[in-house]
Amino acid sequence: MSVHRGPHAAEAVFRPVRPRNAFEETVERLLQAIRLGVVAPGERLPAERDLAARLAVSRVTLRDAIRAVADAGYVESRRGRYGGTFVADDLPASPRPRRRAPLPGADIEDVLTLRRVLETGAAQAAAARSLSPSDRQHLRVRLTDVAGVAAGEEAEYRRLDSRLHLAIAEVTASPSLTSAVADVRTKVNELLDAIPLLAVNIGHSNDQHHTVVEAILSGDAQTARVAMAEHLEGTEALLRGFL
Amino acid sequence: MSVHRGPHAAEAVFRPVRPRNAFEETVERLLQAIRLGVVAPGERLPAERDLAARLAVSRVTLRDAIRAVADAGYVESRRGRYGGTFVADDLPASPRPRRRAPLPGADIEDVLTLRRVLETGAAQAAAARSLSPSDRQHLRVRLTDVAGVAAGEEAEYRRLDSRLHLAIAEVTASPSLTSAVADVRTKVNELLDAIPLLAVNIGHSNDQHHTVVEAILSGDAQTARVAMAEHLEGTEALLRGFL
DNA sequence: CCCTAATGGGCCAGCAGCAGTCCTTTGAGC
DNA sequence: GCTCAAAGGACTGCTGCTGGCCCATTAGGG
Repeated sequence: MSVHRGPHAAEAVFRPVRPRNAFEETVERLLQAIRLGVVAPGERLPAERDLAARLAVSRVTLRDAIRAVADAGYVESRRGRYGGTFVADDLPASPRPRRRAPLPGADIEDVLTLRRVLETGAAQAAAARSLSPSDRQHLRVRLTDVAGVAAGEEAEYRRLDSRLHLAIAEVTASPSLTSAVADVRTKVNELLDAIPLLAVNIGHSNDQHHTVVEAILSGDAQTARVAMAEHLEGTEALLRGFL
Repeated sequence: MSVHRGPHAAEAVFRPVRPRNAFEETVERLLQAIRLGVVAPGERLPAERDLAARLAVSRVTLRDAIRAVADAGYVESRRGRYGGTFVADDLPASPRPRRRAPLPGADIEDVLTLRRVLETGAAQAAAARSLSPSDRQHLRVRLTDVAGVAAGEEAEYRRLDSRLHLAIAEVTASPSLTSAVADVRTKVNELLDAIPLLAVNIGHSNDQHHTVVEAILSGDAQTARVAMAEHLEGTEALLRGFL
């Protein structure tokens, strides 16, 4: 049975344990936090001892990772009390498409399928819960944030858009669903970085965001799912254009 | 902001890198392959050198893991050409509920939420694709397998049930979705192992399986999703009974 | 009957990562 | 302006894991 035809259960279960080494994975996490807007420009990362404990990584490894990310211009460390590691106010641009890897189509479909499942599911699950006032507030704030981005600010839009989508996952109160959405979102962003810049229709996207959040806040699970599905189709079409 | 109120984005991104050590994760994978029916009783695991490469783990670590799993009675190794490591014909019973950990309700809801999203999404995605003949055949075989389990064979049923659900994920052609379903299924099975034995209504479950597979084969995505959702409610109610 | 290929079994040197400890810097508060 | 707590910076010895190599066992083919 070849790898591309027929079932893949063995591939799914016997996939690599620990895909990268600790240093590389730690770097990825830091970049993920910055790119998804979990820690905004100007904000401080958790203290090294705290963060190392959360990531279950030694402080040495974390510091190596922080140095790598600092060398790339994403963060800056300050010593002393009330010091810390702070996210740069203006982030480095993502590496432009080098076109070295021709973006295997199978991988794109894989990621898009997973994203559709996770994000439409998250929207539905969020709408099906009875949200706390702070959850509702959180959603509204993130919606407003992304709606306030000026046209042309692609990178900024990407970050706040991710942050809103992540917020939707958060209010499902399922940590593992939230983590899964964060991961798949990171992968989609990497794909988007690899294709030539094509301005997304931000206005249309914001309308869709509004519809999704409204449906979630009013507890309309079916509408939330469908609106999210429509919203995702934009990026899907964009990426499929580069198979 | 406390851990249980408000958003969890930081927790999602700053969760542990490499949650267990390589040995433990490898043991988990082997058990997962056996418990989910990816390698059936009597069948052979991939050769050590091959498997170590797939898992991206050293052969020493893999062998330690295999020994642990063999000591527990799940597999048996035979040397020589055409030898290998074979899954035991009759598997050890899962450890009975020791009730030491009182099954935190939040964790249960977390896993159930993720499962609902992934499995209903997988059913829908599977139905939305145009399946190859071998995919269709695969689904039918797995459906027949689980339908043929005699009443009372709880462990056997669990394994073949998992195998069918995994097959549905497989035919979405999304490896990462398949892996995610395998993982969440493993977690659900662990939860089920932790509660006292309650015979599931196997007949009813089989009817639901039939409905789901039929919908997938006929390309009816909406029905597939809804039928899967109804099917999952059985276990959900069961597990929620032990909060 | 022997050879060979494929498999599990075992050993060892080297390195990545860890836990622990101490040093250095810096700002708030008394 | 001194003190001290909280943060980053640095070193060190230990352990888990790796990668490479060789051995032992077994069945099939000539």
